Amino acid sequence: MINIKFPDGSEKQFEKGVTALEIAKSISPRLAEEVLAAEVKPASDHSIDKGQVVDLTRPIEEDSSVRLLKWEDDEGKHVFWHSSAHLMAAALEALYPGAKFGIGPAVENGFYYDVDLGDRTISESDFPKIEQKMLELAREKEVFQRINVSKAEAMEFFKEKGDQYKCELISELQDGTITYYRNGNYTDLCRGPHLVSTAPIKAVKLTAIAGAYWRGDEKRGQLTRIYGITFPKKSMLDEYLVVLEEAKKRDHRKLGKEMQLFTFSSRVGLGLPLWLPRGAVMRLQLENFLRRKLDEYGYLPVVTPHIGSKQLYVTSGHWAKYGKDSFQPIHTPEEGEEYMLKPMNCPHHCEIYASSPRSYKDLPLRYAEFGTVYRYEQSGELHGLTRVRCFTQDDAHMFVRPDQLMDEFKKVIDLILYVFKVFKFEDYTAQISLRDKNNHDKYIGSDENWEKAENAIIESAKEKGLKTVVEYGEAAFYGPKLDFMVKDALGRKWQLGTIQVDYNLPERFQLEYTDADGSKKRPIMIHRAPFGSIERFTAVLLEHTAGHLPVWLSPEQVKVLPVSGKYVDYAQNVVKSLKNSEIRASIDDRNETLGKRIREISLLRVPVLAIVGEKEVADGTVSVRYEGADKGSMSVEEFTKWISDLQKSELAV
RNA sequence: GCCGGUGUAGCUCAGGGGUAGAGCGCAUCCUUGGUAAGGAUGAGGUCAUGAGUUCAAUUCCCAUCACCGGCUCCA
Repeated sequence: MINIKFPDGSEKQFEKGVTALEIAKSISPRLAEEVLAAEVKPASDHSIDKGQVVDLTRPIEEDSSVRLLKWEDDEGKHVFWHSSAHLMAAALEALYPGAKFGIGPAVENGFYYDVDLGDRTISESDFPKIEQKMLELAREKEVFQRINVSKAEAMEFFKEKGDQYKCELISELQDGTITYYRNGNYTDLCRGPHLVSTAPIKAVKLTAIAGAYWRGDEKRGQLTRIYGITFPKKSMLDEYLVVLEEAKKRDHRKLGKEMQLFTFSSRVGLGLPLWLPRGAVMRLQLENFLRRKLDEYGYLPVVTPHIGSKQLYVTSGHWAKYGKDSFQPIHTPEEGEEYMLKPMNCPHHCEIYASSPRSYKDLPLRYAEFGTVYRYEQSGELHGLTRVRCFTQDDAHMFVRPDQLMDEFKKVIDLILYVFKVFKFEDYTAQISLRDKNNHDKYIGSDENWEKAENAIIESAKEKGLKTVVEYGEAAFYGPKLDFMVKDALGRKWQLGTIQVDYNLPERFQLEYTDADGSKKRPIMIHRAPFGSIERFTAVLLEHTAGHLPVWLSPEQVKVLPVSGKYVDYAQNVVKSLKNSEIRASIDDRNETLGKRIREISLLRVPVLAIVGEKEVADGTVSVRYEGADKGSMSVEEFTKWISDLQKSELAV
């Protein structure tokens, strides 16, 4: 007998070799129907790691903790979708004999499989028949069989099938650890785990088709990646599709158009946003919001040119790293000078530091600039305001002594967390981006300095109690980063705030300060941007709020609506009075019905409406509408105060 | 840059080998209105661009460009 411990702390005895499915059955038949996989952690394993997710039919041989995973558990969904990927592969193999398969994992929302169909092509119009085939195979309730094979055997099998992708994967595996999973006629190299059978897969939707490089390497061939999602109930698929539709309505590109914030023109150029008046007003509010904070945190404003000599970037190392992939240097008509569009502000700020001798007493020095930069992003990578070729960073660089580094870094974390709090970005990921130690060529600087920089970040994040994830290979070429990632409406992650520790640029620019003992020392540089860029921040903010910006940030805060032409004069006086109190207000006296004007103004997301008619003129009041609800009437003075209180409460954290 | 898709009025979209439609918007007029669409009339299109097939192309084929979804990239 073995002892099985459950998440609620209870324990139960079972025969050695019992399966998780049998355990579930012993608890309740309903549970046995719903359970998808199990997380098993042997009692002998004292590590803090989670248990291993295994097939429900895998025998459990020793005392263990067992967590039964259902659809509601992320791991349960994961297994469900991974099995669905195999189901799709089975359908593809049936429909397109000879298809070769790359990899087919579960992802955040569903799964994909990379497939090589040879000369055949596939398009969205083929989806229905593949979905049909998948459902047909699912109804066969084919069991997922786990089969241990030797490396030679596996190699032989896939060689015969002509599947060079699987062969490549097998060649990298260790003999004795290789397993197949087989559902129906389809056999796949796979570690598992999987569902017991295809039976629970009741609803299938293929969602997208895309090209994907084999193993993510652009020098190797491209496979066709087919994305799909499946559910244990048809109604769940319908709900999911509704959620997707809703998410599309929050797309910042659509909102930007509706709210008249920004536009693009192919005549101006790809990825070059044009900020419309309303967008520009909003943007200024964002900048002012940060400026107030910068003063509080002791930053000094600087302004630098949009171009810089090529030599500047040779010095910084950016030319060697990105030169050939960036906007190419501008040549002057005579004198053979070469200038680059500024792709980042740091070198300019380094030169400001270098402009005068520095004492240890001067540090930390914090230079801040809303710096507009230009980067040549690949055309296929441009995306609304989230990925553009011209954007403005809310940039700053701190030059600090080694003993100030940690403290300064933590202050920046505070600032970023403050910003996120004001904008209610609660669901963010703090990502520690470190270098990939196996790829030395990607980075500049000594190992010693990298160590120091990486440790500073890890330590500060820990002290601040941030929940972090570590990603190797995501560092900038000159130093490690702490990146704050926030999701857009469709769940795509975007890096917003970023803090970077840099020992390299101070060295390249030979920056110095004179220490207390008279010796020359090298400062450490911190790069930071709480928004990341105003463009990307705006995009993500729009998607989070569905365009319902806080009043303090709205391009237009109040629209005054005279009920009819008779009250226009009064309405104009109201506008004048609001403007005197620095409230962004205007009148809508168009010859349209009140209902229609309210509708259109609401679609523009103007947050506050002040309606004036006979009654208001008589009483000297306005009738206030906010967030679609009637707030009653107030005197103009009360209204002004009401708005300023509202803004204060929005900015309070 | 690569794979797939899309491109018709200012916007959202329907249509289809015989040179084009709706709703919204816009203009003019009527209506002077009380919390998310009042009514009438009218203007507006080289059907993305360029080549090709055809008696005839906006429609079919090809290329280019832009946009959309991914991939690679992201200082």
